[in-house]
Amino acid sequence: MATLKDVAREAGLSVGTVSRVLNNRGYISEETRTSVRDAMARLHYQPNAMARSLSKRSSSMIGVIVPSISHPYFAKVLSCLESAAHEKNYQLLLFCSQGKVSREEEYVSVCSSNRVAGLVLCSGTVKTGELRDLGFPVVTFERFLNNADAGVECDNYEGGVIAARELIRAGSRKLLCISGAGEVSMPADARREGFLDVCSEHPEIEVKVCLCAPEHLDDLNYVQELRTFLDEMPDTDGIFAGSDVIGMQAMTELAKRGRRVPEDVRIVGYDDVNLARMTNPQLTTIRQPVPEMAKECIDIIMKAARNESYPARTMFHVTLERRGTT
Amino acid sequence: MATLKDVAREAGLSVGTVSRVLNNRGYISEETRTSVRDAMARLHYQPNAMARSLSKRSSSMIGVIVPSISHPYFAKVLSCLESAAHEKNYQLLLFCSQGKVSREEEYVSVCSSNRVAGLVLCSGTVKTGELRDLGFPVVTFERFLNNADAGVECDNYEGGVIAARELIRAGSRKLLCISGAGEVSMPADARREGFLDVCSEHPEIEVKVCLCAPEHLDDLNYVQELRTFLDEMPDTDGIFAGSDVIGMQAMTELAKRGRRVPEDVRIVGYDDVNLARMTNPQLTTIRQPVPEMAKECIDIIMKAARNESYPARTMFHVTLERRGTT
DNA sequence: TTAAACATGTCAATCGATTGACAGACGATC
DNA sequence: GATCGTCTGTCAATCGATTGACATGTTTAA
Repeated sequence: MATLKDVAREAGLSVGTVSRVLNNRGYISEETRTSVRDAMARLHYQPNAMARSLSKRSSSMIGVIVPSISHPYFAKVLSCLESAAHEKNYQLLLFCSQGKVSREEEYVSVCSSNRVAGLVLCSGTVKTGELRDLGFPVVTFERFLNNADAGVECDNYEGGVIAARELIRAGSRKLLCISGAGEVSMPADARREGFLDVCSEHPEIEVKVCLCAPEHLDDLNYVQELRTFLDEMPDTDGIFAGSDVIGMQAMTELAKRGRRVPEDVRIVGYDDVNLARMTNPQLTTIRQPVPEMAKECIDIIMKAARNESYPARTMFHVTLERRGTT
Repeated sequence: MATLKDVAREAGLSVGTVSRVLNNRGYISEETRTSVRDAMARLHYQPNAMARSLSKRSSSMIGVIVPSISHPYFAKVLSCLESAAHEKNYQLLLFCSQGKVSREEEYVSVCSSNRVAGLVLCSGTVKTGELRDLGFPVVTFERFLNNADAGVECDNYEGGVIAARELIRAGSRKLLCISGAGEVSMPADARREGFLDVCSEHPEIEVKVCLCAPEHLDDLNYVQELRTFLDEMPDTDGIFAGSDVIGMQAMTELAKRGRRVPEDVRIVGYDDVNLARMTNPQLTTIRQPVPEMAKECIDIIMKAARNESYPARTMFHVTLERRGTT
């Protein structure tokens, strides 16, 4: 592999000058600029990112920890983060915690070792040890932790409120509120709260809260639990699903029971993943502005890198995507 | 951030000794070993991976280029790769090419800059320039390129054969063979070939080949095209879908047309992603041993790192997952 | 004419860890 | 008493790029 020195020799210039071209510092004539570029091309020169990071004391990598990659919501988040990072010439270092705290801690260490520019944490309960003073900012995605540097969230309470209103508007009276796994703890809590608050304003509404065990991160199979829930309230006519994946499986299970959607039962999902448009009828769902959220995460990390101040907590609105199930 | 020097000072030892502990070289007494560990713990020492990579001339990162992250098949691949890499203490550097050759080339450069230990290429047509002599092995996933160092594949021809036999076994006579996007070019070609070869052995079988445009990588919406295909052969009674995503949308579209699955139409998907179990009925599909394939990729990269020889081409069998649609 | 802006070179330190050469010290063994 | 094997230390080079200080030119512009 060619080094800076080789390029300098090839171009008949000094390392200093070549470095100036590479980093756009000081005075450089257009002429030498091109001759440096030519030399780099001839030698297939690729600057050694390790050496650069070492001397700059920070890399162009951003760590991302998700609980699961196969879950369409996190796949979507990853996709948006990659796209936002790429625009700023940053790369993603990907980690999958499978919801295990020990893994999260390990991955935080690895990020620290690699001197990432920042860490986006899509996983993790409040437990994860001390997240400050790591030398890089930790931004939580869709959750807020006191021990992190910043949080980018959606108004989950609002999401619950919108979902409840939509189901009631569509004529549902016996509601099932199903909280999923994967979006463990806090986000789901706020959604449920918003949902229940609206319900309590309507005395005629009956609600039942169902919690899924957090073990479905990879196989995403909620069928067993959904059966139990539906058995417990067989005449439900409105379901608020914690994710589109759950919503979709609820549709399948309802079809098996001969209950029609949306005539007999209305459903509101969450996340608006691709999946939600593939069902028949298409799933009504609550959408988060994931691309904007991802961009915000990257922005925060870049601001921190430039030593600028950044918001400690950013909250986005969610919107209702009304489709065929309500 | 504490450095090796700091640890040495804290432990009252020399850098040489501390480095010996870290890298398990030479003679070290159990006593100093623990005192070094203690010192590291006290200082929250995290070895600088950049410095290490620089002097070792190789990092513990593995580049991965996929065309899309939201596509459940690639999400699954990523998930398995992450898991296999983690076992060996390697990290993934994630790139999403969106099927664009220019992006692929750019990403290969970035990997080269970062002196990755290897690159797993899940994306890319044969076009991608020269992939050898980059200083690290390039392993293609589910495709074979002459200009890469190794390929880990599935027997796609076999997949096509199995799918055809299954549809015929289930009583289908007018077949639709739909090749998807995302799994562009070669993999899909071989599948189709196997499928058609079996069909040509049965003179009573009618087949129609349909190609989807490769623009659905992110939204995964094949509905428009599926409608066209189904209009062209409205009485089809057997569909071989290029992916479960397509298979699932075909089910939805068939339901709208009042055609029952599997009574009127049989469907065989491909990939066996989580999705395939969420439909009603569950989708019969061709499964690839993705976890094993991912492990093999990582193995190859590790062998290359140790300068051992590795297989240039590894082929796995696919298996039929017979479920409700056949 | 003279001071500035422009353009490049030299040199050396630095980032943090790795590695090898070499030198002592201690204890055990023959 | 000589010879190993074990344990640690010192020292310096190296990986490849960055950066700053400083010198030396050449153009421009006032």
